[in-house]
Amino acid sequence: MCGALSADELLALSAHTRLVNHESGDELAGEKMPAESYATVIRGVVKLTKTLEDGRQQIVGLQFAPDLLGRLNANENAVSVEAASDVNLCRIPKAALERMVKSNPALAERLMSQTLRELDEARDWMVTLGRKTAAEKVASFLLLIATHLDPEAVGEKRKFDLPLSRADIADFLGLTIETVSRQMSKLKADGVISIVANRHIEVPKLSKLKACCGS
Amino acid sequence: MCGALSADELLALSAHTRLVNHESGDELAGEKMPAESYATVIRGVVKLTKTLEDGRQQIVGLQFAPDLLGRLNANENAVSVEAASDVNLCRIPKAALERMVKSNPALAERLMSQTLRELDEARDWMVTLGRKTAAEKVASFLLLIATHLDPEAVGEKRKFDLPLSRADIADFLGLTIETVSRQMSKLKADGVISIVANRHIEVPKLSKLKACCGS
DNA sequence: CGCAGGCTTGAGTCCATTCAAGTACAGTGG
DNA sequence: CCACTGTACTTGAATGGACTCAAGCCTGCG
Repeated sequence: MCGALSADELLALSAHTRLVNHESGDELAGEKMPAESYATVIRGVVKLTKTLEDGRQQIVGLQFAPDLLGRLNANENAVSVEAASDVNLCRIPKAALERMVKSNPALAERLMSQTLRELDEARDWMVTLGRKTAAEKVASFLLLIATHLDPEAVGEKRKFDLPLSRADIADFLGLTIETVSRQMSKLKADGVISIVANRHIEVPKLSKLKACCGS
Repeated sequence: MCGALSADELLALSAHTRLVNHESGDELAGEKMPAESYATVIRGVVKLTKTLEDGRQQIVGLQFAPDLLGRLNANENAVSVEAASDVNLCRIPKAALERMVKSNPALAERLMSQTLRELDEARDWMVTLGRKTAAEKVASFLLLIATHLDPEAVGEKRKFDLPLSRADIADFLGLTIETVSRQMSKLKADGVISIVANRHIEVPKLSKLKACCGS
């Protein structure tokens, strides 16, 4: 985001911001709670969730660095915001950011394009939630993480640590934790991935994983 | 959208726009096709769909009047756009709208808030797709239509015509057409709705329908 | 060592799907 | 007016994939 600011603006902004750390599981903002400030993700993964009355939960978005957290001009959160891993955030007071957006069209445009990207991701995910099988869902999730955590990687091989627990993956995919576990085991048995440790995954051939995604 | 424009701007705009009609089923723009123009919905319902290689389809958005169709500054459609009912559109050339957005911050802000609303709707729908039962999905869909088609209605009673076929409803909910039909029959048997004609639905008590939505 | 939390595996159940008829209705042509 | 046709929708029976419930397995930690 800061790429859209001049040196002067960056200086002015830095007077208001504050670096904060949170550990995995910390609730950063609650559903239907007042929105007090914005924040950019510096390191780690933040999950956006929605919960039904009876406790069923769905992750509706994941935010990686350098995404901005917080909905522009809203007074209330539509989602609950929670640290999925240990995270570093850079908090920005609500008024300060909104003032800057008003006076800086380039910044406004940058936020618009982040919002459009989030909308695209949400719609891609709707296809996964509505129309894919459990096996395809899990493969799609692994592919998403593989491409997000190391977008620059070349070749067919990938190694990464999952930033989410099995329970979070299940909430993301609209599955149960048991089904996620079974499908991971099946991908391993089929030679598509190796599970080095619970969280550490290796993908020998990315195209093979892609072939399991159904699209 | 036009509410953000001055009289002069409206006049300048009207030189470029063209009213067009399409009937139900017409494809307005294809997935991965170049985006040539924007359009606002004047009447009717437009569906945004995504399709997997093997033909499985998911509706990822519905647009009612007065939504703007077309993604700002994109050269390619991420979704396929199709008339779900007979529709009237007001087409605006790509360059003309983009020029106006640049020079009119109020218009840019209006588009930003439509995009944020679409994002909210997409996220609400992800919960429905991922975590609700078939019965809750169908009830949620009926509630969505009831509130969208007549947002001003007061009291507990609602009557409306479904703008979507059973097949479209199934694609929207991530279900099969048979399951949609069965759940509609069940809602009817439970006295939550009456099916006056295939498409014409009456809801005697909106709160009773809400209670079937799971949230 | 014992314990707790996260994860995996197994067995049985249930809900949505698949496959297959059957119904309702609008449009068409005799 | 009535048969004929096609489309949209409904209903039934059987199947299967994901869920539920229940154990069991690792691994880190006190």
